[in-house]
Amino acid sequence: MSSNAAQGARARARIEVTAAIKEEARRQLAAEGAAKLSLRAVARELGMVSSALYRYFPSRDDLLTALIIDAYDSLGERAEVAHAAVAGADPVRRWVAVCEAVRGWAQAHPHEYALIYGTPVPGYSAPQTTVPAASRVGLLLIGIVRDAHRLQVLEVPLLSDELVPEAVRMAGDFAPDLPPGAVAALVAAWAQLYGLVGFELFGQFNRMVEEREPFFRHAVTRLAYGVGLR
Amino acid sequence: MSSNAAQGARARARIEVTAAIKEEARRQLAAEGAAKLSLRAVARELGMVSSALYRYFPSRDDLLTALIIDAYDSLGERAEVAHAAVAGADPVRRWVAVCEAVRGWAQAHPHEYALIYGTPVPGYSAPQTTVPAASRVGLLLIGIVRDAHRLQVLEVPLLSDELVPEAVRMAGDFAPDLPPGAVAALVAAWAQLYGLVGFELFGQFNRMVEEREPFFRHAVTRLAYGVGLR
DNA sequence: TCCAATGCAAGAGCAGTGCTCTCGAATTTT
DNA sequence: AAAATTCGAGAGCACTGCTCTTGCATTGGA
Repeated sequence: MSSNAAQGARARARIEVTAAIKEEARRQLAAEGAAKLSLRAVARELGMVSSALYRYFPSRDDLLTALIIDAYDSLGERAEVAHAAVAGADPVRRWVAVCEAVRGWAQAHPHEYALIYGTPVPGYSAPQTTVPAASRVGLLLIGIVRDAHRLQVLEVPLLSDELVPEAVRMAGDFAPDLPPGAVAALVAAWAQLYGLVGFELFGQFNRMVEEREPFFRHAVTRLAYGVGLR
Repeated sequence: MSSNAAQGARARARIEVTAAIKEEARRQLAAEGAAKLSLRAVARELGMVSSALYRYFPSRDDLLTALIIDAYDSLGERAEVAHAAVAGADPVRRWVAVCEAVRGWAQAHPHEYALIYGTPVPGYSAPQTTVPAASRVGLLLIGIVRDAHRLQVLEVPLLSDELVPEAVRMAGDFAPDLPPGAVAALVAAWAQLYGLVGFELFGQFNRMVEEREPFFRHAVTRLAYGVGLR
């Protein structure tokens, strides 16, 4: 208990080692993908023995969980920064900016994107811990629609009869101030955005779409129209 | 070269063993997912030694490729059947039927769906062999739009200026008889459909969307409107 | 200040993986 | 009938995640 934060050198060492493990793991993840992320290889690269690593992460899945949360945060932050940069613009422009940020991040971190929006790790279900980080992009999109609604420039999408009760429930759950039609459209658009990003990233657009940026911009602009933004 | 098909008992045996391997592999795939599909476990279950399996599939990835093609075909056939069942209906109804078939198949075969539309196997790029099987659903959707266009009931979607050249190119590539705006919208809708299906399947809709069928039907109906169907 | 409790790295070991190679035996082909 | 091929079996290599034990270093309390 000499001077500053965190009791002792041991605690500090633990934090540093934990960070170093995540860093090296992220490097391997970016290089080879989640499937080939090996605890032993991480340990080897760090000059420690594999069993020592289990003092920091009780299993491979726990390491992955840590990386997943970091990935969500990294994506969320990038989207927030991009959104802030066009804060004054009209809703459609802001919507497109957020979507392009998501796509840009995915292109820059394909394996991390695959980790959070690709096939879930088998037998692994994301712990509740990931929820806040995972929600950041969604909250951004909700905010854009909310602003448009407040400014009375939202063209509330129509709702089919059979969906009314569910849309009302969804709106009540996480955006009580928005019209149910807009909330339902928003959730659908949210999923569709990741369909566009994922298809491009996973090669489904190969030999099909050449000019990716204009295509993506066009598609997400129409997505914005679909939720009632103008 | 005695009487019937396939020269000799050896060739016949090869076909049967190959089929048995795929069958058992598909069982394990359905039970545990692609990541846990083990050649040794397949061989063990079949009462053969693991090295023998390499006479039939030179690597694990080759086995996966075979399963991928089968999965595409299984999905494509289900979509085609569903489409044929509503052949006389209006374009939107036919579109929705195909989309619901895709979703239904995905629900019934989650791991196979993940195999073809989830994270690609690292270091693995789908061989050209998979293309025909993979195109079946897409061809179905193109056909619906084409019929609407022939009947003059297609409301051709608008195209942003910057996308015109690319849309023209895409149309020229695989649907020269359709207006570029419709083709661009179609490709986007195609990706968005899989975004909806994937999000539900991979748990992204958990604690968010409860009434999945109406929600999905509503979303894909709006997708149909988006490509100009009425 | 000394001492017991705890944290942690190292090593051996287990059960599993994909894949390769060699060796006989069975089956085709010549 | 002889030669060529196909194939199953077994051993083995290099790797994986994970567990358990051992001994040393740090820590916090008496």
